Amino acid sequence: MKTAISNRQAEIIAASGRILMEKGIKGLTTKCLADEMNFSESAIYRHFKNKDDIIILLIHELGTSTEARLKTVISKTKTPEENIRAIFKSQFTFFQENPHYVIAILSESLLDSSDAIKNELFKIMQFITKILTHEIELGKKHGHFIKEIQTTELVHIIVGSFRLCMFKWKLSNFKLDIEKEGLKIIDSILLLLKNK
Amino acid sequence: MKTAISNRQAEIIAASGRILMEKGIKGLTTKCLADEMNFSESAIYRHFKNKDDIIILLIHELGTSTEARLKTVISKTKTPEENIRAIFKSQFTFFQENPHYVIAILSESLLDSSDAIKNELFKIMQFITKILTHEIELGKKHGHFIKEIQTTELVHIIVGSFRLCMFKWKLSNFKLDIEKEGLKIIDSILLLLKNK
DNA sequence: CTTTGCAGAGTGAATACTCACTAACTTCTC
DNA sequence: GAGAAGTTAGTGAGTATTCACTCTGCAAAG
Repeated sequence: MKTAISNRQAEIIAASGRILMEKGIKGLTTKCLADEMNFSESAIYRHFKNKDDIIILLIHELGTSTEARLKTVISKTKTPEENIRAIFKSQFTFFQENPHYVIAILSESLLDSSDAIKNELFKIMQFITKILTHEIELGKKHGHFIKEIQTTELVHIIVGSFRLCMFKWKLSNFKLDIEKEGLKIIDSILLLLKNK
Repeated sequence: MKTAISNRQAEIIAASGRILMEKGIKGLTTKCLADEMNFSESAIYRHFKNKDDIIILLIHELGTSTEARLKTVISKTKTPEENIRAIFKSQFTFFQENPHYVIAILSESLLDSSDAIKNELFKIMQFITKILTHEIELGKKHGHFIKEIQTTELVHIIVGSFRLCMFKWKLSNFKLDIEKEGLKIIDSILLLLKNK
C-alpha cells in the first residue's frame, strides 16, 4: 500500500509539526514549510505530490504509532478498569511529548479538506472506539461496570471527555498539566462506571 | 454598549448562517456573502466595519438568545435532574432549528482568529458551565447526585459529551436525530450521577 | 548521461478591503 | 413649495497580499 518514507519526507513532516505548534493550521503553508526546511518552496514538490499528502502522512504516522503503542499498553491480565486508565495515561504522555498532533486532531479545517485526510482521522477515532468498546464489554461481563447503560454511550462519554481535555489543553496553549488533569477526569469516569 | 441592529445587518447575518450551512466556514467569504445578498462586495462594508464584526454579531446573537432561552427553561420548583435534562432538550431543539450555529461553535478557525470572536465564544461556554455547576451543586446538596466527584469534573463530562454529540451530528451532515440521540446521552449521564 | 535535489522566477486564483462615484431619499432654508 | 445640502445604500474597478503549485534550468552524484 505505501512506499517507505524517505529521510527528507520524515524531516518535512517533522518541520510541519513544529510549524503547527508555532503558527497553527493556518500557518502551515508551503512557504513557511520551505523556510523551516531552509530550502525553496518548489523543493517540497520533489518529495511530496502536494500539500495534502504531507498532512496525510503526518496523520497516518500518528495513526500507526497510536495503534502500536496502545496495543502494548493493553494487557489481558489486567482489569478493564486498569486497561482503560493505562490507555489514557499513555495517550496523555504521548500528546504531552507531541502536542502538535492535538492541533491536527482537533482541526475542523482538516475535516473539511480532502477525503483522504478525513479518512486518516476517522481511522484513529475508530480504533480508539474499538478498543474502548472491547474493554467496557469485558468490564460489564466480569461485573466491574454497570450494565444499565449501553456500551456505545459509555464510549461516547469517555471519548467526549477526552476530546474536551485536549481542547482545553490546546486553549491553554499547552500550559496545563494534561497528564494530571486528564487522568483526574478519566478516574472520575471510571468511578462512575463502577458497579456499586 | 452596542447599538441596535439594523434590518440590513440582520439580513446579512441570516445570509451568513445560510452560507455556513451550504459551504462551511471556509465558504463564508465576502464575495459569497455579497452574492447571497444580491449586491456587491463593497456594499457589505456599508453595514459592517469588517468581516470579523459580522461573525462577532452572529455569535453574540447566539449568546444572548441562549442565555434568555435557558433562563426560562430552568425552574426552581423542578429537581436539578429535571433542569439539566430541560437545558439540553432546549439546546438540542434549538440547534436542530439553527444548525448553522453548530458550525460556528465547533470552528477552530474562529478560535484562531480575532480575540473579540474568541471572547464571544468563551462567554457562551462560561454561561453553560455556570448554570450546570449551579444545578449540580444543588443536586449534591439535596442528595440526588453522588458527592464523590468534584462538580467541575462532572460539568466537564457533561459538556464534553454534549460537544461530541454536536461534533458527530455535524459529521453526519445534520442527518442524525440529534434530539433523540443527544437526550439518550444526557439521560445516561444523569443515571450515572444518581446517588444509589 | 540520466536521475536527484534544489533555486528562482512566475502563475492564476482567491481573499479582504478601498476608492471614487452615483442615484434616490430626506431635511433644511428661503 | 422649490431648490440646496446632506445622508444612505449601492456599484464597479482596483489594490495588495497570500496561496498552492509549475516551469525552466543547473549542479552534483552514480
